[in-house]
Amino acid sequence: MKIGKGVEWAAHACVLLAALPEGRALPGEALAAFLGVPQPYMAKQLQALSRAGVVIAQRGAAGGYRLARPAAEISLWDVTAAVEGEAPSFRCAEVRRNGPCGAAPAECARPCAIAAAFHEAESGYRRALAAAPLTELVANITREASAARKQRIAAWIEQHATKRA
Amino acid sequence: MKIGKGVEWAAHACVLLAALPEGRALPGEALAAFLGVPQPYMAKQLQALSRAGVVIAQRGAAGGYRLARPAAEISLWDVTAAVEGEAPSFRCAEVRRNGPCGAAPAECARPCAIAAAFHEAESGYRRALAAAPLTELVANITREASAARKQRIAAWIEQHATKRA
DNA sequence: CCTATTGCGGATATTTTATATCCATAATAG
DNA sequence: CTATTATGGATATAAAATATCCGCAATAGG
Repeated sequence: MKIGKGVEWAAHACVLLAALPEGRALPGEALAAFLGVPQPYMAKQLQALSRAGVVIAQRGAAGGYRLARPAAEISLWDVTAAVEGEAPSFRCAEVRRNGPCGAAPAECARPCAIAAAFHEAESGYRRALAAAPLTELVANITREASAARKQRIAAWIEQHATKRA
Repeated sequence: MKIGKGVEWAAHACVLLAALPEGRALPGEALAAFLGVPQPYMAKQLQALSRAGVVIAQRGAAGGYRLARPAAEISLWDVTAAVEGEAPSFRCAEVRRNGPCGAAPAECARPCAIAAAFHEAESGYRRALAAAPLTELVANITREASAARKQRIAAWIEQHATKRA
């Protein structure tokens, strides 16, 4: 069971966007440069976030990305679902129907007990991620950062964030 | 985030082994035939279960696989860990150190807040799987099965299970 | 001891998914 | 009108999952 890098990047991108002052946006290129990740691939993740309604993309000069709603209302699950999709990680192949003693369709009305156990575990996983809003991440990250770094970040944002009309 | 088929197969295999009478074992070939899955690949999963100490493999004539301990003491997490390994699904690439505003090593003493949130969610996922013993799965599956199917399975086991010395 | 059976480990092939890039197009500010 | 910026599709490359094969080791039973 693996989670793609895109999720990590998207999460860091959203944390950065959460630190943007009101009325500003960040172009994808600047965002990728800030995180030190490949720009074209990062762009794909940003598109996914945009399609899922997590961020708002503004085209054209002085465009860029900003959060679609307050950071308190965006969770790690929102970001994960946007990038990786909402399909369950356990895909039941209905093994119980196979082989010489396979179950008849009538015996398969309910989901397979094995699949049910995995799905229940996963729904807990999702609830845990849904309970982690961007604000909490920002707070934790801010607490660890040195004053010097916070100042550098603020300066970088001031320099790269666009002002929208 | 995806879980391989091997986990599903291994889980079904363990449920079947849990139904074996005392002192009997099932050859890998029979097991794969029962589940209707490719034998050589199933063999790999059984090897993984064996190495992890979930099942005991007996070589040679009249050999085969049996559970290494009572079904009540084997959980879905044991099976999953055996097949997929115990590595966390979220692999932190330490993105926070990248780019023009990257964090200094001193600021990275604690794990990144994003990675921490994923790891916490995953540990809940594991606890949920660890709370699902084979006995529970067997009970749920038995409840759904028709009397006819249960009888066919018992007959099949009687015919294919080896008796060890 | 001999033979048939059965699991083990390594090597390898095949398919699918993740990762990464590029380009033509559309939208927008100034 | 021009420079900028996101979008969607197509495509290339790398990595992982899926699947198979084979020679070896272990074991039961004759």
